[in-house]
Amino acid sequence: MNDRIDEITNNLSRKRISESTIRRLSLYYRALSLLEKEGYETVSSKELAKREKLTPAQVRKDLSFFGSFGTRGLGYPVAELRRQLAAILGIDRQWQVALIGVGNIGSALVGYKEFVRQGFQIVKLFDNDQRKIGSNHKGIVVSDIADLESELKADSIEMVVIAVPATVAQYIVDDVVNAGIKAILNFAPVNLRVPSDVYLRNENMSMELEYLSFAIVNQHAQKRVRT
Amino acid sequence: MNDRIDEITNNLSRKRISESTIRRLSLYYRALSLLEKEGYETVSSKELAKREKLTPAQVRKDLSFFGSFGTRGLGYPVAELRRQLAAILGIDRQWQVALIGVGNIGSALVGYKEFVRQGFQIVKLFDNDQRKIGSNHKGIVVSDIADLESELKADSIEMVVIAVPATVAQYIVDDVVNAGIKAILNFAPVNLRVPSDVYLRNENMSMELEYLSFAIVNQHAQKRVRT
DNA sequence: AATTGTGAAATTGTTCACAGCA
DNA sequence: TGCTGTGAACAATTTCACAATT
Repeated sequence: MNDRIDEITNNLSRKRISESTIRRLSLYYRALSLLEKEGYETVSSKELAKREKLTPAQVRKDLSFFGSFGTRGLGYPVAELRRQLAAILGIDRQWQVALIGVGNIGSALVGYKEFVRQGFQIVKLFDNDQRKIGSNHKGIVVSDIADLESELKADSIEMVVIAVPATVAQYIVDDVVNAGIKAILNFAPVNLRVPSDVYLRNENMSMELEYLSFAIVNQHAQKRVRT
Repeated sequence: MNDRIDEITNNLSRKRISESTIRRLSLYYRALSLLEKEGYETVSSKELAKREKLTPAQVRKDLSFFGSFGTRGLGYPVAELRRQLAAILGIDRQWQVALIGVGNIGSALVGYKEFVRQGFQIVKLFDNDQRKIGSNHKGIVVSDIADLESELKADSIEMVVIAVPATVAQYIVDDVVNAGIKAILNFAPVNLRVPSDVYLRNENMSMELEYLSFAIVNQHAQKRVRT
């Protein structure tokens, strides 16, 4: 068992895993969860590829960065590979997440089941609106954003989701960084500055609509699915 | 003026524009909107790059696929380039969008100002829940999903956002396709099948959290911002 | 002097094709 | 026989570097 972990660690340090590979890992994980529910014991790279509109070679190459999970002639063991991918992605555990900005998008995310299913638990809410502070959203009392630093430190929060207006997002993210948070998911449509040891991802929902709009207007064969 | 359009059309048909280029176009557009508000008349590829964490060469190369918008020695005219990009992205007009699934995520999107700002107007809502049908969300009455086909055709809807549970998303998308819709943004965490003449984009919010989780667990220098 | 526009070079990512194994 | 794992070939994307232009 430890050999497997060592092997993965070795592969990771030797090779540079691309962003696209990691994103596809999420897709494999999703497909495997479904396959497991459907009762499959093994799955071939071909079938896995078909399920997420990728190529078999791509699937095998991606997985090979992390180890040899399959059996030649047979395919990959569904349940086992799902577990391995969960470990690689770090979702074989619970993550305590704080959400800042209980507006339109923010409130939707509080009740988002998919987050919970993947181990991301929103356990803390912040807002600067006096009418919202103290109110209860799905069992969580909204805290004052003024107490951000102390409260983030008190509960051992490791990830923060930012859902505040673009105009104030940079101030918020500065505070979040000062509180020692190293992983941030930003929904504000603005490019945020963070120190290089902080992981920042952006979720830009209008971007996808703009892509569709471009595709229609230019009648371009830009039909590749980005998930 | 028509020369410019012809030039763009020519470039588009000659060269294959990559998905990443189109996504960056959205970023340039965003940065230019801000620059315009800040009162800048011109901007260099260097400054534009800095604002979206890209390289100057990347900016120039991307823009060059669509035409020569800049002046050597001077840079790009902010307002003019913003307008050009809007035209290229197809957001120099209003898009009538229908949203299916008025749940958690769905309701949040109805009031999402950023969509409106980019010209995407949600004008129709659908749900299958009898308690929701007929109710009013931000001025829009929720229609019965059973009437999807006829209602989508009646109002000239061109884009559809799907925010229904993963388990039913494929049935919904089949109906949407039957109604003649060619552009779909899907929030359900499932890979949907659509005919090859339909543009489908997926918004997968847990994927970004999984990426953060991977980054933390593997202490990988995967800090590149994806917006 | 500054900055674009763009071929060419470098790098990164994907697919091929086949040896190796159950 | 069927299917993985992977180096090598290929393709796409990014960066370089410099001539052209204001």
